[in-house]
Amino acid sequence: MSSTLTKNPVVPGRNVPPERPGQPGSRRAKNREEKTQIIASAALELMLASGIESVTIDQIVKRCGIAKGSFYRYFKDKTDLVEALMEPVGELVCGALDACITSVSVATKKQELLAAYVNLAGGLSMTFTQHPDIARLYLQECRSPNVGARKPIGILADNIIHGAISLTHAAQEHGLQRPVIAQVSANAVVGAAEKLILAHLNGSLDQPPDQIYSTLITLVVDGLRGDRPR
Amino acid sequence: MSSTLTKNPVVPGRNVPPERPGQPGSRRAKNREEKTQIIASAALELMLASGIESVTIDQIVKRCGIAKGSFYRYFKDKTDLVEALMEPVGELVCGALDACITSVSVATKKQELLAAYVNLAGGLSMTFTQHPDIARLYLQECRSPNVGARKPIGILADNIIHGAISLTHAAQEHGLQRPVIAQVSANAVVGAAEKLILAHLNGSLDQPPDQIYSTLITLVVDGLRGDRPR
Amino acid sequence: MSSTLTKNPVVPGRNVPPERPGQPGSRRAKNREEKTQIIASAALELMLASGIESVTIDQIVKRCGIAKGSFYRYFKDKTDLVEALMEPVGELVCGALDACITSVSVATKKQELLAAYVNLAGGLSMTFTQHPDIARLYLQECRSPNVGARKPIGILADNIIHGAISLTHAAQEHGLQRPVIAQVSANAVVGAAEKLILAHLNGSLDQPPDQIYSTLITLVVDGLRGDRPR
Amino acid sequence: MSSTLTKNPVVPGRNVPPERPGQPGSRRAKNREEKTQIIASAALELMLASGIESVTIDQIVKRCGIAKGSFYRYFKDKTDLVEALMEPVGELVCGALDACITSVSVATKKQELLAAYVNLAGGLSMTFTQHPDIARLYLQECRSPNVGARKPIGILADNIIHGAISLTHAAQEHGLQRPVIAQVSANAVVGAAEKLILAHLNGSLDQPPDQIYSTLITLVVDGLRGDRPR
DNA sequence: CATGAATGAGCGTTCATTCAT
DNA sequence: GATGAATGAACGCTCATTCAT
Repeated sequence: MSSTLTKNPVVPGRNVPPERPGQPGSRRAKNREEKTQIIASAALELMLASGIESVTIDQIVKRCGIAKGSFYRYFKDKTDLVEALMEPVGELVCGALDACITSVSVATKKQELLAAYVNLAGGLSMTFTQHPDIARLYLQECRSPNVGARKPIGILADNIIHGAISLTHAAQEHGLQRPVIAQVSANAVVGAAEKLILAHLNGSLDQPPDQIYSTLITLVVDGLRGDRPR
Repeated sequence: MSSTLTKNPVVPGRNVPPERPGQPGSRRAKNREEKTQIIASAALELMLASGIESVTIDQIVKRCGIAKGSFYRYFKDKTDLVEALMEPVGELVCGALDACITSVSVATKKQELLAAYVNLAGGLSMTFTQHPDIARLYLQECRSPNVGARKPIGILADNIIHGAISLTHAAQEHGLQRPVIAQVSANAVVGAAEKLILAHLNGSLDQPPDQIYSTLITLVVDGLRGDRPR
Repeated sequence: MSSTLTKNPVVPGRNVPPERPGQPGSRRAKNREEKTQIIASAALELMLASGIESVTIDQIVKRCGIAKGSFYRYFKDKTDLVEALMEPVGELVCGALDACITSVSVATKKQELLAAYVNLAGGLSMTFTQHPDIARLYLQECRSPNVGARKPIGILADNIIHGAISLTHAAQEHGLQRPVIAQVSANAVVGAAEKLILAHLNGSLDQPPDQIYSTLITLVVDGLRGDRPR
Repeated sequence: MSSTLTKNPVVPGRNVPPERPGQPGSRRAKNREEKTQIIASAALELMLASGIESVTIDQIVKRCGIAKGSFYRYFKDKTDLVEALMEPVGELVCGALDACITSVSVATKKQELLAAYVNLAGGLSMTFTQHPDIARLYLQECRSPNVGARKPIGILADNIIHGAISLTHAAQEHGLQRPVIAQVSANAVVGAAEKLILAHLNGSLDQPPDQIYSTLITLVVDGLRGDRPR
């Protein structure tokens, strides 16, 4: 089974107000890229603290010391900014899910299943380690309604849950998982993982990350495993 | 181990603007109660659709056909309204958690553990069945930062996760559960349950509720169970 | 010279919403009078603390424990209430001025002039002693523009300054006072007296009232210069 | 009465909301200064007509033809605006008082005392001539309770009365003034002066300013009594 | 008579967005 | 490209006033 998650880029062509960059790679384009990053990370901090909706453009520009009008040179509006924030993480996550689905769909033994899950966990873990704040933002906001600036979050969330369901179906098709309803178990696993990661990123879990992930896998796999004997 | 969750009501005596009710049971008091409900449920619908933060008082009063000023006769502000919405569910959930903690802390066999969990699931299930929209609102908003009108949600969320951790500790103290880190497994279970319930309430799970719950329990218990042979 | 100050009652016929009282002297009328007083004095305290304009009907009714609607049974609006507050003091002050004008206009010696002034001071002093809060309210508000609820204050203020000017004219006509411009000296004396009385009522003067008044008279009559052989 | 607003910058070093200026002297800074003046003088006229409290931001912006939001680029709120209005007059008045206190404290003859008073009167007179509307505003509002937007007025009023009391003490220490209670005579003189100036500014005194001031000084120094051989 | 629910205009303030400089 | 002034709709909230009970 193949997935198209990464071929549906979370954020299609974000080229913002009147086609800014000159030559790609030019000095101009580079400056532009840096400024974009500065604004984005200022916004990210604020959004983590008070939520996407309630952060204002004023707060963002104040925090990174630019003029209000300048914001709109780099982002069309707050939604556009959130899109830009989510883009890299979205691609990584969807990619990892894709790869896992592929592995599972060709797996024939339970060790392979386990390995695929471990790989997935590893990929996600790396993503969250590299982009912890964006991960937190996603996890904080992904449940709220899909309106306004939160729209890009909702798109990613949909991608994730659909990927997880595909994954479960793939596992079941190969008899590698207890035949519970795929939607149910997929939601359960995603929910568990999300909550754990969020708690970890929030610092409310006093455990080293690898231990958290291994515990999670133990819980997921032992809970899902169809055949019993240890 | 005993809990005090229910003794710390999420929202202590909510008596709104200048001491509203007259004689309890009077015509006035009754009308007041009804109107409060009308406003609250209009607000609830709107908040489910667009999130607590972005619903305005204007939208609420327009939806229930009252004047703007009237809103403030019934609720001090939006936070007060959310508090009022959450109160009953908060008490039921904390009560169910409490009862489960108590059962587990006196349990000596794994059947008793299972029964306690089943009871908890039943209690929560009933709560969510009786107050599906409030449950959805909670689940949609409980992860976002604890600011403004969302504050009451955060309080309930804290109560819940602390209850779950207490529950895990109780189970472990009696050797009834695999000794994984309590915080981790508690978060995992809560996360799984939340996600499932939300998916169910959103209608994205095409399963009858009892099947969802039994699947969830199977996942949780088999995953947690320390000794294997069935 | 005769005055008509008291014949222009400060507050003409204040009979408020649809002709309340039954028989004058009846039980009803008496209750009504008492309640009116209760409301008025609650309002007075609030107005002294925060100014006439910024006191709200809500604050008044809350402070005297009546329902909001009840206020309007006793007073048409805030202006009406201020009228009612000012009425008695207005009459006393205008009466004292009148009497002084009469005395001065028949005086032939400087002792008589002095006596008239002393009498006036005595009358005013008594008024302010009997109604200190109303006096304070008047003094606090009499300079601000004559709009809204402050209108009755402005009317009284006009009466007072016109009375003082008449008084000065009378004194000058009898050669009892240095022939400075009447308007100027009247304003000066009224200004001095007002400021002193207000300071006294505010408690920022640590002197017994009679001493204040005698000092004021000394100043008015003899000025500040110390080296004057009496 | 038409307003003759000060052409002097209302507040030289007042740097309102988020650090406005730019380069001092730049075009921007200049425009900003002008606009500040326009808003301030519109507000001043309105406040003279209806009192500080009852003037609304809507009225102000409507009168000077700007959008409501623009007001807040120039003033934090109404209190800030009143502060800006009062600052220059406050400094001039306090300076004149200061200088007079100094003069009196080194005076040894009654001519010097008189000269110091004449100087003070001159300084104040000039201030009021240059800023007649602000003076009027101060005089209209300085007695009302010190709440909300009126706070800056109260601060100035305190400075003035304390200055006047210091002045009286200084005069008495040098035996230059009849030893009446300082607080009493200071209040009396301030009260007289305030009332006269206000009457003058209101146009209710048909006298040229210098005559008013000389009359006031005569009254203050020599009192009303006419039959005094000099 | 007393009550307090209802109203809706209006308040001070904030905001995303545009645009001349 | 960067700036910050300008806008005006919209927000949360308050208020004087009316009126059915």
